[in-house]
Amino acid sequence: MKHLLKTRYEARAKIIKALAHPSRLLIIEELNQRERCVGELTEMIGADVSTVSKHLSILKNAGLISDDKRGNSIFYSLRVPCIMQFMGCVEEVLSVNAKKHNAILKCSGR
Amino acid sequence: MKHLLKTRYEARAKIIKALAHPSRLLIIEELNQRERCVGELTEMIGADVSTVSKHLSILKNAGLISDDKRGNSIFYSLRVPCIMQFMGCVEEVLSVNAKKHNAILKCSGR
DNA sequence: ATGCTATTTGGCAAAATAGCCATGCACTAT
DNA sequence: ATAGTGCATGGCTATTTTGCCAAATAGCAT
Repeated sequence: MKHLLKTRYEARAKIIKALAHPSRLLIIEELNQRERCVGELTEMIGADVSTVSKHLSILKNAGLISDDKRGNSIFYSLRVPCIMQFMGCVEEVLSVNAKKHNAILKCSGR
Repeated sequence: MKHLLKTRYEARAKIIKALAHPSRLLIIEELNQRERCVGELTEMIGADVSTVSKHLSILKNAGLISDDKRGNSIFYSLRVPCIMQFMGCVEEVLSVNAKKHNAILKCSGR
Protein backbone atom coordinates (compact mmCIF):
# COMPACT_ATOMS: atom_id res chain seq x y z
CA MET A 1 0.00 0.00 0.00
CA LYS A 2 1.30 3.47 -0.82
CA HIS A 3 2.54 5.31 2.22
CA LEU A 4 0.19 8.29 1.96
CA LEU A 5 -2.82 6.04 1.58
CA LYS A 6 -1.65 3.87 4.42
CA THR A 7 -1.34 6.82 6.79
CA ARG A 8 -4.82 7.94 5.87
CA TYR A 9 -6.36 4.56 6.53
CA GLU A 10 -4.48 4.24 9.78
CA ALA A 11 -5.92 7.52 11.00
CA ARG A 12 -9.41 6.38 10.13
CA ALA A 13 -8.89 3.00 11.69
CA LYS A 14 -7.80 4.58 14.95
CA ILE A 15 -11.11 6.40 15.21
CA ILE A 16 -13.16 3.39 14.26
CA LYS A 17 -11.24 1.23 16.72
CA ALA A 18 -12.21 3.63 19.46
CA LEU A 19 -15.84 2.83 18.66
CA ALA A 20 -15.31 -0.90 18.42
CA HIS A 21 -16.25 -1.96 21.93
CA PRO A 22 -19.66 -2.64 23.52
CA SER A 23 -19.05 -0.44 26.57
CA ARG A 24 -17.79 2.41 24.46
CA LEU A 25 -20.84 2.17 22.23
CA LEU A 26 -23.04 2.48 25.28
CA ILE A 27 -21.04 5.49 26.37
CA ILE A 28 -21.43 7.13 22.97
CA GLU A 29 -25.16 6.53 22.98
CA GLU A 30 -25.59 7.89 26.48
CA LEU A 31 -23.52 10.96 25.75
CA ASN A 32 -25.62 11.55 22.71
CA GLN A 33 -28.59 12.03 25.05
CA ARG A 34 -26.81 14.32 27.47
CA GLU A 35 -23.51 14.81 29.24
CA ARG A 36 -22.61 12.30 31.93
CA CYS A 37 -19.99 11.98 34.60
CA VAL A 38 -17.77 8.92 35.04
CA GLY A 39 -19.74 7.60 38.03
CA GLU A 40 -23.00 7.52 36.10
CA LEU A 41 -21.46 5.74 33.16
CA THR A 42 -19.71 3.28 35.45
CA GLU A 43 -23.01 2.30 37.02
CA MET A 44 -24.66 1.77 33.63
CA ILE A 45 -21.79 -0.33 32.33
CA GLY A 46 -21.23 -2.32 35.49
CA ALA A 47 -17.44 -2.56 35.32
CA ASP A 48 -14.69 -1.19 37.49
CA VAL A 49 -14.37 2.62 37.53
CA SER A 50 -10.82 2.38 36.32
CA THR A 51 -11.94 0.35 33.34
CA VAL A 52 -14.58 2.89 32.41
CA SER A 53 -12.08 5.69 32.86
CA LYS A 54 -9.81 3.99 30.36
CA HIS A 55 -12.62 3.58 27.88
CA LEU A 56 -13.31 7.28 28.21
CA SER A 57 -9.69 8.15 27.63
CA ILE A 58 -9.68 6.07 24.45
CA LEU A 59 -12.74 7.90 23.17
CA LYS A 60 -11.31 11.26 24.14
CA ASN A 61 -8.00 10.44 22.55
CA ALA A 62 -9.79 9.68 19.30
CA GLY A 63 -11.44 13.09 19.49
CA LEU A 64 -14.91 11.66 19.85
CA ILE A 65 -15.81 13.09 23.24
CA SER A 66 -14.76 16.04 25.34
CA ASP A 67 -14.60 16.53 29.08
CA ASP A 68 -15.54 19.35 31.38
CA LYS A 69 -14.44 19.36 34.98
CA ARG A 70 -16.95 20.94 37.32
CA GLY A 71 -16.41 20.69 41.04
CA ASN A 72 -15.46 17.23 41.99
CA SER A 73 -16.78 15.53 38.87
CA ILE A 74 -15.78 15.36 35.23
CA PHE A 75 -18.59 15.56 32.72
CA TYR A 76 -18.17 13.99 29.32
CA SER A 77 -20.10 14.88 26.22
CA LEU A 78 -20.26 13.76 22.59
CA ARG A 79 -18.15 15.97 20.39
CA VAL A 80 -19.18 14.66 16.97
CA PRO A 81 -22.94 14.03 16.65
CA CYS A 82 -22.65 12.52 13.17
CA ILE A 83 -21.40 9.36 14.84
CA MET A 84 -24.99 8.51 15.62
CA GLN A 85 -25.93 8.38 11.94
CA PHE A 86 -23.37 5.68 11.62
CA MET A 87 -25.16 3.61 14.20
CA GLY A 88 -28.15 3.65 11.87
CA CYS A 89 -26.04 2.00 9.19
CA VAL A 90 -24.73 -0.58 11.64
CA GLU A 91 -28.31 -1.46 12.54
CA GLU A 92 -29.05 -1.82 8.83
CA VAL A 93 -26.21 -4.30 8.50
CA LEU A 94 -27.59 -6.25 11.43
CA SER A 95 -31.04 -6.35 9.96
CA VAL A 96 -29.73 -7.47 6.55
CA ASN A 97 -27.78 -10.19 8.33
CA ALA A 98 -30.87 -11.27 10.25
CA LYS A 99 -32.92 -11.48 7.07
CA LYS A 100 -30.30 -13.60 5.40
CA HIS A 101 -30.17 -15.85 8.41
CA ASN A 102 -33.93 -16.32 8.35
CA ALA A 103 -33.82 -17.09 4.65
CA ILE A 104 -31.31 -19.84 5.32
CA LEU A 105 -33.49 -21.30 8.05
CA LYS A 106 -36.47 -21.35 5.69
CA CYS A 107 -34.54 -23.02 2.89
CA SER A 108 -33.39 -25.77 5.20
CA GLY A 109 -37.03 -26.50 6.02
CA ARG A 110 -37.59 -24.81 9.37
CA MET B 1 -25.21 -3.59 31.92
CA LYS B 2 -28.51 -5.32 31.29
CA HIS B 3 -28.17 -8.49 29.32
CA LEU B 4 -30.37 -7.49 26.42
CA LEU B 5 -28.58 -4.20 26.01
CA LYS B 6 -25.25 -5.91 26.27
CA THR B 7 -26.08 -8.36 23.51
CA ARG B 8 -27.17 -5.51 21.30
CA TYR B 9 -23.97 -3.55 21.78
CA GLU B 10 -21.89 -6.64 21.27
CA ALA B 11 -23.54 -7.25 17.92
CA ARG B 12 -22.84 -3.68 16.89
CA ALA B 13 -19.29 -3.81 18.15
CA LYS B 14 -18.60 -6.90 16.10
CA ILE B 15 -19.51 -5.05 12.91
CA ILE B 16 -17.54 -1.97 13.84
CA LYS B 17 -14.55 -4.08 14.80
CA ALA B 18 -14.60 -5.61 11.35
CA LEU B 19 -14.09 -2.11 9.96
CA ALA B 20 -11.39 -1.16 12.44
CA HIS B 21 -8.29 -1.99 10.43
CA PRO B 22 -6.42 -0.02 7.75
CA SER B 23 -6.31 -2.86 5.22
CA ARG B 24 -9.97 -3.62 5.69
CA LEU B 25 -10.85 0.03 5.18
CA LEU B 26 -8.97 -0.04 1.91
CA ILE B 27 -10.85 -3.15 0.91
CA ILE B 28 -14.19 -1.53 1.72
CA GLU B 29 -13.32 1.54 -0.29
CA GLU B 30 -12.17 -0.47 -3.28
CA LEU B 31 -15.22 -2.69 -3.23
CA ASN B 32 -17.35 0.41 -3.12
CA GLN B 33 -15.96 1.27 -6.56
CA ARG B 34 -16.41 -2.17 -8.03
CA GLU B 35 -16.06 -5.84 -7.25
CA ARG B 36 -12.55 -7.20 -6.87
CA CYS B 37 -10.91 -10.56 -6.59
CA VAL B 38 -8.49 -11.51 -3.82
CA GLY B 39 -5.41 -11.19 -6.02
CA GLU B 40 -6.20 -7.60 -6.93
CA LEU B 41 -6.78 -6.59 -3.33
CA THR B 42 -3.66 -8.41 -2.22
CA GLU B 43 -1.57 -6.42 -4.66
CA MET B 44 -3.05 -3.12 -3.48
CA ILE B 45 -2.53 -3.95 0.17
CA GLY B 46 0.90 -5.47 -0.21
CA ALA B 47 0.57 -8.22 2.37
CA ASP B 48 0.52 -12.00 2.13
CA VAL B 49 -2.47 -13.48 0.30
CA SER B 50 -3.37 -15.46 3.36
CA THR B 51 -3.50 -12.29 5.42
CA VAL B 52 -5.78 -10.58 2.93
CA SER B 53 -7.92 -13.67 2.74
CA LYS B 54 -8.39 -13.52 6.49
CA HIS B 55 -9.33 -9.86 6.34
CA LEU B 56 -11.92 -10.71 3.74
CA SER B 57 -13.34 -13.49 5.85
CA ILE B 58 -13.71 -11.10 8.78
CA LEU B 59 -15.59 -8.61 6.62
CA LYS B 60 -17.74 -11.35 5.16
CA ASN B 61 -18.46 -12.78 8.57
CA ALA B 62 -19.68 -9.39 9.71
CA GLY B 63 -22.05 -9.30 6.76
CA LEU B 64 -20.34 -6.34 5.13
CA ILE B 65 -19.26 -7.96 1.88
CA SER B 66 -20.36 -10.89 -0.25
CA ASP B 67 -18.45 -13.19 -2.54
CA ASP B 68 -19.11 -14.65 -5.93
CA LYS B 69 -17.00 -17.47 -7.28
CA ARG B 70 -16.49 -17.33 -11.03
CA GLY B 71 -14.04 -19.67 -12.66
CA ASN B 72 -10.86 -19.77 -10.72
CA SER B 73 -11.37 -16.48 -8.89
CA ILE B 74 -13.60 -15.24 -6.12
CA PHE B 75 -15.03 -11.77 -6.56
CA TYR B 76 -15.94 -9.75 -3.51
CA SER B 77 -18.35 -6.84 -3.44
CA LEU B 78 -19.72 -4.40 -0.89
CA ARG B 79 -23.01 -5.56 0.49
CA VAL B 80 -24.01 -2.48 2.49
CA PRO B 81 -23.32 0.81 0.69
CA CYS B 82 -24.31 2.96 3.66
CA ILE B 83 -20.96 2.13 5.19
CA MET B 84 -19.44 4.76 2.95
CA GLN B 85 -21.50 7.52 4.55
CA PHE B 86 -19.89 6.60 7.78
CA MET B 87 -16.47 7.28 6.32
CA GLY B 88 -17.65 10.85 5.77
CA CYS B 89 -18.26 11.18 9.49
CA VAL B 90 -14.87 9.70 10.31
CA GLU B 91 -13.26 12.27 8.05
CA GLU B 92 -15.20 14.95 9.88
CA VAL B 93 -13.78 13.76 13.19
CA LEU B 94 -10.29 13.86 11.70
CA SER B 95 -10.78 17.39 10.46
CA VAL B 96 -12.16 18.56 13.81
CA ASN B 97 -9.14 16.97 15.48
CA ALA B 98 -6.79 18.68 13.06
CA LYS B 99 -8.39 22.05 13.72
CA LYS B 100 -8.07 21.62 17.42
CA HIS B 101 -4.47 20.61 17.00
CA ASN B 102 -3.74 23.72 14.95
CA ALA B 103 -5.44 25.92 17.54
CA ILE B 104 -3.17 24.46 20.20
CA LEU B 105 -0.12 25.17 18.08
CA LYS B 106 -1.21 28.78 17.59
CA CYS B 107 -1.86 29.32 21.27
CA SER B 108 1.55 28.03 22.17
CA GLY B 109 3.02 30.63 19.85
CA ARG B 110 3.94 28.70 16.73
C1' DA C 1 -4.77 19.54 58.08
C1' DT C 2 -7.81 15.41 57.62
C1' DG C 3 -10.88 12.85 55.60
C1' DC C 4 -14.13 11.94 51.78
C1' DT C 5 -15.49 11.62 46.97
C1' DA C 6 -14.51 11.39 42.05
C1' DT C 7 -11.39 10.17 38.73
C1' DT C 8 -6.94 8.79 36.60
C1' DT C 9 -2.73 6.01 36.23
C1' DG C 10 0.53 2.02 36.63
C1' DG C 11 1.01 -2.65 36.65
C1' DC C 12 -0.13 -7.07 35.52
C1' DA C 13 -2.35 -11.35 33.52
C1' DA C 14 -5.71 -13.07 30.31
C1' DA C 15 -7.76 -12.77 25.97
C1' DA C 16 -8.13 -11.21 21.30
C1' DT C 17 -5.91 -9.78 16.96
C1' DA C 18 -2.47 -9.65 13.17
C1' DG C 19 0.55 -11.59 9.94
C1' DC C 20 3.61 -14.95 8.13
C1' DC C 21 4.54 -19.69 6.48
C1' DA C 22 3.20 -24.09 5.11
C1' DT C 23 -0.38 -26.77 3.58
C1' DG C 24 -4.81 -28.03 1.55
C1' DC C 25 -8.49 -27.49 -1.87
C1' DA C 26 -10.89 -26.27 -6.13
C1' DC C 27 -10.77 -25.11 -10.63
C1' DT C 28 -8.24 -24.59 -15.24
C1' DA C 29 -5.18 -25.87 -18.69
C1' DT C 30 -2.26 -29.07 -21.12
C1' DA D 1 -3.23 -37.40 -15.18
C1' DT D 2 -0.25 -33.57 -14.12
C1' DA D 3 0.83 -29.18 -13.32
C1' DG D 4 -0.47 -24.44 -12.41
C1' DT D 5 -3.31 -20.70 -10.54
C1' DG D 6 -6.21 -18.56 -6.94
C1' DC D 7 -7.78 -18.71 -2.49
C1' DA D 8 -8.68 -20.59 2.30
C1' DT D 9 -7.15 -22.74 6.58
C1' DG D 10 -4.14 -24.35 10.44
C1' DG D 11 -0.47 -23.29 13.20
C1' DC D 12 2.55 -20.35 15.40
C1' DT D 13 4.51 -16.03 17.39
C1' DA D 14 4.35 -11.16 18.26
C1' DT D 15 1.53 -7.42 19.41
C1' DT D 16 -2.52 -5.18 21.12
C1' DT D 17 -6.47 -4.86 23.93
C1' DT D 18 -9.12 -5.64 28.10
C1' DG D 19 -10.09 -5.39 32.88
C1' DC D 20 -9.03 -5.83 37.52
C1' DC D 21 -6.47 -4.15 41.68
C1' DA D 22 -3.71 -0.95 44.02
C1' DA D 23 -2.00 3.50 44.31
C1' DA D 24 -1.87 8.47 43.04
C1' DT D 25 -4.15 12.91 42.24
C1' DA D 26 -7.58 16.66 42.71
C1' DG D 27 -11.29 19.02 44.72
C1' DC D 28 -14.72 19.54 48.56
C1' DA D 29 -16.08 19.56 53.37
C1' DT D 30 -15.04 19.85 58.27
